[in-house]
Amino acid sequence: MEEIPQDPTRYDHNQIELKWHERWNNDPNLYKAAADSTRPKYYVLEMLPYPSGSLHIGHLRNYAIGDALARYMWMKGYNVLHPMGWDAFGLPAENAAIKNGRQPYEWTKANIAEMKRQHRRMGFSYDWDLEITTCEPEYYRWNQWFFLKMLERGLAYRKNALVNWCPECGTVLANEQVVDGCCWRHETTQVEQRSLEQWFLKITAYADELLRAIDEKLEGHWPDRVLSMQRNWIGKSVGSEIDFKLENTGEPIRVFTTRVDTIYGATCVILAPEHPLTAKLLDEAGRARAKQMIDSRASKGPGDIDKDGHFTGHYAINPYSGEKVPIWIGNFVLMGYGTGAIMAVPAHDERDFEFCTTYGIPIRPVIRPVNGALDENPKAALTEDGVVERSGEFSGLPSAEARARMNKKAESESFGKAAVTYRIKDWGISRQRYWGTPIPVIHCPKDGVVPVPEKDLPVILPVDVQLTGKGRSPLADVASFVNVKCPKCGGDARRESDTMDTFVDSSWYFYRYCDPKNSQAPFDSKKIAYWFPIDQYIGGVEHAILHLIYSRFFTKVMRDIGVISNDEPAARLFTQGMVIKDGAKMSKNKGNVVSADEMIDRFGADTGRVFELFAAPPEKDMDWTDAGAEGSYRFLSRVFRFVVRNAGRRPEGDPLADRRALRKLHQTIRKVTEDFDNRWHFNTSIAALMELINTLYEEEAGLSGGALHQILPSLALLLGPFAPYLAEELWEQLGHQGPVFRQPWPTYDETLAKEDAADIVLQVNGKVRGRLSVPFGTPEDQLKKLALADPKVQPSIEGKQVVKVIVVPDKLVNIVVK
RNA sequence: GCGGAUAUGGCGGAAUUGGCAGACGCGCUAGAUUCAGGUUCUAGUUCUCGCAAGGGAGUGGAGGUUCAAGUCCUCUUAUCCGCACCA
Repeated sequence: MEEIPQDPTRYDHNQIELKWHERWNNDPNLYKAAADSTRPKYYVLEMLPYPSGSLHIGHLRNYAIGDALARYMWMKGYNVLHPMGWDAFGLPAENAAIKNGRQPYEWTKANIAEMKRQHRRMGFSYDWDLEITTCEPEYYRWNQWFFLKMLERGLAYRKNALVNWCPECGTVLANEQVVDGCCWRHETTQVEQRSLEQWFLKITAYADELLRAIDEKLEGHWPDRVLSMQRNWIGKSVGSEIDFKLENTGEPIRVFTTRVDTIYGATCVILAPEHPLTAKLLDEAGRARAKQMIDSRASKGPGDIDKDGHFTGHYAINPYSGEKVPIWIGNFVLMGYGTGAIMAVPAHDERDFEFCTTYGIPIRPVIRPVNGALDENPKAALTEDGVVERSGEFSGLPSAEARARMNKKAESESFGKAAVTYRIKDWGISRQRYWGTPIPVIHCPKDGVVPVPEKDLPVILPVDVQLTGKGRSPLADVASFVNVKCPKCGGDARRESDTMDTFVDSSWYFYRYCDPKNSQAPFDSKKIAYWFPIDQYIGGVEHAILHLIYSRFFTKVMRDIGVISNDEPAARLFTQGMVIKDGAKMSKNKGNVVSADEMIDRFGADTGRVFELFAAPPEKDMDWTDAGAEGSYRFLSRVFRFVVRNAGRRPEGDPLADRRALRKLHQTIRKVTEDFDNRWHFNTSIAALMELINTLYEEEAGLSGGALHQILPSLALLLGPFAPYLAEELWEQLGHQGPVFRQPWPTYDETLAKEDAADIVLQVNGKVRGRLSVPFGTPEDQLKKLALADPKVQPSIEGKQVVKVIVVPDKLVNIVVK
């Protein structure tokens, strides 16, 4: 197509952006952090993407926020580290491979190339020399290395366990990947429970520290909702474990309770249907009932299960009272929490109350309110602490005191102890799939599980593998991979064919950015000591419990291994809101995706960035609308035209117009600076820039060359973090050299930013009746006099008694009348 | 049920410290520019009574504190998110 000559004052985003894109691309050192710098460091990081194929505008928000911050911090004089990489292992590659007959490696690399092109086209300020790709052996060998270190320390272990199985994925899922009983990737596919030999990482060993550090290190620096989700997920409860004894054999049945003070009110013991003891206690009919409970629980979503119970015909002895109570099984008792067995105290627990009422089990109150009597016939459970009654030697004690003494007794008589239970469970990392990090162990018939020696790392994932998507790892059928010699005895052995959960890859990737090409170690610890913790981590809230808890765990393990010295990966976390289009989150399924390319062609990268930052504060969801994006385009056009047509203006002008324009400029610098430093409300920063340009349009005719000489370069610099292409173009057109983001951030002058006169609001009984323009610092009694005499105020106070006059200097006078 | 958040014009949002509610943008209305459409520029745009000047109401709802409340307190409703029979 013939090139149409453009009006030189038209903002041609394509021409400007392609010109600078070209220049920036040819400068590989543009965004490089200084190796050893005297300047303070700043590590800004956006969560690394999964290379799904191509970027859409929903992805861009995360990067636009991080990029604005990185550029601002550069301008503020920091040594900035701003890297990007690819979370490249995972199921979609494998599924795409099966569907299209392409190898996952090839598919993934092609996607990365495409998305990287889009990233560069957006002009994000990454140092691509630090790029990491988790599916490359140079990266995943260190996954394997960390795994071996954990194995040495007993933090990685293998056990046969009931695990979550997604029939659609054909693999095991971590607890964190099960959402409402369904697979996180297949929202309508019920997760099944299967019993398999699996590798686990012992995150529970760090449960307490993970929880404590939330209060001690993260509170106030990470979003509340993320911390609250993590607290919930770790789910600490402090209580007691107590053995009831089976009536005939004396075999202990251990229960967990947070309310041992109510134990004299226990009227039965209830086992989870999966509890190992049920096989022994139940007859055939009972076992069928247990199985039925398990199955019906699996087929229903959470929360809507009716309580179901079955008497085993057996009894247990309460170790405190010596009382004999029936043993039931109940569908609401969870095998995975506590000990899988509870004592039911219907008088003081709502669930037990419901269960025992249904099955006619006695209800025995043993707690009275501190200032009340024991309710003999409770209509509902009294769940608050109170005073313990009818409890032998403990009667009359407050609940807390009773718990302490009861624990002591249990311990001294060896039938129980104080205990803490966590909801979080160890992290199951085995996946029966191909496209992931091979787990570096060998199964030897003689020596059992033998770790691959460190010198043999990496265990390379073979390419060109026949993929089936069936329920076992395709690697199991690759003879050259699985058939190995045992490192210990040299005999024939079999390599582990499961691969690691991809969340292992992303649990420590941000460390690797600091030293991505190191072939001797995961990284040089000295470099980590300089850069860590991450000063600002930015990503979606959907990672609140998966990635963000795993990576905290990894950091603590790495610290204990001795390779790093920080306790937490990120000093500050920011979770941006989603991009909404037509009322829904942008996704391929909904068909409301706007591709980054399409957006750039139409509006330009700068407009896209500005609009995503302007439409809502960054932590809130934002609506993408084309009309809104056009508004941002208009704003950038106005800036462009103003700068271009005023760049070479005459010296003379109207001093008053200059004064007004310069005042607005300094107010704008102050506003934008404060937004960056305090609260990141870039929507108001951009609104301030729009106000500035509106003022400049109003004053344009009167502005002197001298004033413009100050205003125009500042305007280009202020625009730098939000619209880097346009800023760079204007900077050059104004005759300046060097990248905008390497220039010092403009400073503001409070005197210049100050208004000429104070605008005093005059109120009568809190209602605005007039206003007054007076010099700043006008004394209170003067203001009072002026206000009372004001012609706008007069009618409202005439004939009334002035009770009081409130004066807020330089701001307001409120006259109270009767 | 527990935990976290949110509620302001036709729409997205602003009001950072209790002090002029509605900045900025979208949309809309009018006018100018343009052959026309688009673009651009100018003016207007919370609701309501009024020709106007001007008045009244107004930040999910109900109370309260205060000279003054979107902002603080109590209660309440709705929506969103997370967890959910966690003993």
